[in-house]
Amino acid sequence: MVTLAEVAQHAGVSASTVSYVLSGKRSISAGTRQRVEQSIQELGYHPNAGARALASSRSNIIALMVPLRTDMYVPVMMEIAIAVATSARTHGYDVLLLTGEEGPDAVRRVTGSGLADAMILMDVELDDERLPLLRGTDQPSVLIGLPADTSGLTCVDLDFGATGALCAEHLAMLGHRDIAVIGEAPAVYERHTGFAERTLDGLRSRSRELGLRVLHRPCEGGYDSMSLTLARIFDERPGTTGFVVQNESAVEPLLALLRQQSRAVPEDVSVIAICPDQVATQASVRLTSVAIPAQEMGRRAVEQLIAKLEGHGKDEVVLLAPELTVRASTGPAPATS
Amino acid sequence: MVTLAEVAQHAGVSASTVSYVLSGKRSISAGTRQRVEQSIQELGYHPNAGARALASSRSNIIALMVPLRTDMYVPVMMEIAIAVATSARTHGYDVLLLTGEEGPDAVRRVTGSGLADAMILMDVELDDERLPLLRGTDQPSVLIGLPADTSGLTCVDLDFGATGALCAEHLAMLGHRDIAVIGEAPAVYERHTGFAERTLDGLRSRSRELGLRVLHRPCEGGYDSMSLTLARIFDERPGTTGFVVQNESAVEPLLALLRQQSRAVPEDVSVIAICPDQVATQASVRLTSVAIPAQEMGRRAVEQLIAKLEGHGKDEVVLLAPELTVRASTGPAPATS
DNA sequence: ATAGGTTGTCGAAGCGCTTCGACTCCGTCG
DNA sequence: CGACGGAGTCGAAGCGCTTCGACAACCTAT
Repeated sequence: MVTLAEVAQHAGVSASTVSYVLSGKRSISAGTRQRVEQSIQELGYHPNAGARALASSRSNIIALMVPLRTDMYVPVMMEIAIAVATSARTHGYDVLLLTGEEGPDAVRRVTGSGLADAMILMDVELDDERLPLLRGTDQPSVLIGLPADTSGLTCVDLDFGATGALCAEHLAMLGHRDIAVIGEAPAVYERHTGFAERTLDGLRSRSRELGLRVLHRPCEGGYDSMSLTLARIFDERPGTTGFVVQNESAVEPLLALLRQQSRAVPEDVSVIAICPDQVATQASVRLTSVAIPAQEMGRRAVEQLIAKLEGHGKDEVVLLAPELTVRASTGPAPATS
Repeated sequence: MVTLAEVAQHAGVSASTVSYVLSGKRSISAGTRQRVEQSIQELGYHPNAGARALASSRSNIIALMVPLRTDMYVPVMMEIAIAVATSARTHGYDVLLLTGEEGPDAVRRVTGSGLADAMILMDVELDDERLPLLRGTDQPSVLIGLPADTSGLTCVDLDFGATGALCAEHLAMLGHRDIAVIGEAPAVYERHTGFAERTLDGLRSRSRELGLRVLHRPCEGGYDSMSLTLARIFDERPGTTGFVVQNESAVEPLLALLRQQSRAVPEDVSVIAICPDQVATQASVRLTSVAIPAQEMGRRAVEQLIAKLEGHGKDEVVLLAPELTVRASTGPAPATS
């Protein structure tokens, strides 16, 4: 293993000079810089991470806490994780992957040991038990998701309230009067992850303004569950012509069941999905959808974090504006019989 | 920040004693140990990761390199990643998330800087450019996936050859004669990730023995692509009654198209999927499938790695035996007309 | 010409931990 | 009863890096 000292010797300068060449924290003459860089190349020098962390008390590592559950939004999580890792690298940081399993202890461990300089938390619950810890430490952190009380925290998330409203507007504009929301699994609501409720709230209040009637039904996803849910919806509101689906694993079942019941999409019923674009475009009907901008969320979270690490960067809530893309699954409401 | 020295002072012992209590590398009297542990508790001490890494030249971090592509097998990747993180923790290691983006440079960076003690690579190509580097370093590594030349490497993977054979056997046993393989996207074959070829080889050679006729068609996934592929298959081999699908995003389209063409599953055609159990059980027909044991793969990879880090642990290829679960999508071949 | 700045470089002091050798204290064995 | 060895503890020497103050050399302004 090549050390700083060896590079220094090889270049005929002192160790501190090499360090300053690397960090750029003091001015170095062009000649010296070149000689040092040459030596670094020739010797294949890589600074030792541990030593660096010890001396500078900065690890250049960001911790990312992902939920342990692999039952929900998996592609979205993955995409966020990868976006986080990728953009962290462009800022010179590496990413440490923590699973939710350890819970608050992980936060303690990481902040206490200086393993990471900052952290990003995903899958935040409305009243997350990790929040007090975050507030109590001076280690910067960013949440992806929105807890009930955001004071003193920085959060990045899709504006799910606006998303719900957007769906309502689109369906209202097309003349639909009775719409149904196929929600996430009941467990998601019980866990109070928030985003599902926020979507619903936004959708409901905009619907009220627009005169839409809304029926909300959580749904586990999968065919059997969807079948049951759909039956109950048409039972209660036979005139339902618009669907908003916020559960990836219910999308395809819904389309199949509608087909089976000879309800044409979009002639008889319209469907809007809240899902990643990839899902919307790969479905059996190209779906009108509000995209979940996973990449952007990851990137923004990192940017916020870096800003905090660099000193400028305030606690703020960044809500990404939803965008509705019209594809082939929504159309004018059928003429009322 | 609490340091070792402060703990030592608080407990009335020397710093080295505290260190030995923590590491257990020398015997400590019960009384002293207790006093030290008490002090650690009271002061809320967490050893500094950087200092520890510097002094011991071990970071207790495992690097995990995931592919950058988010287009394929995402849930599987995620599940593996989480399994890796979780089991690494049980062995006292944390996981550093690297994306494939940096390529071989990431390997150099990590091994050179001592950021991680070992690494796990996913999505290994047959002739991966990172392999020479791995062979040339003494840092332990494990691959998830199988390159062409495994000499000097440790690999963990599902035995895709046996998987293919298993599919052939099951369909042959049910009396099918003409089967089609819906493969991964052409890009996967071009990239030579290997697993797709291995499946096909295993399936073909067993089919030869059993007298099955096999037609293989890569498929992008999605409805349009699947529709085209299916049409061509029935065109060329109208008597096809068995399908083996190795492309998650082709499963649902295939089922929908078969339904649309009034070919009943499993009465007219049988379908076997090679996919995670979750996909198999959530599909519109409960699918007979060979599971991709993501969790197990992650766990085994970590175990191999830990073994190497602890000194015992040889280069070996661990192939997990495939298991076929019969569900509702396969049945006896229809009587020949 | 002299005081005052710049600019570029160096030496040395740590950062918090691990680990090696040394030392003390006892119990044990010949 | 003295030599011996194990158990338990300590001191000190680093691990490889950053960073601070010092200093020489040079360049302006007065």
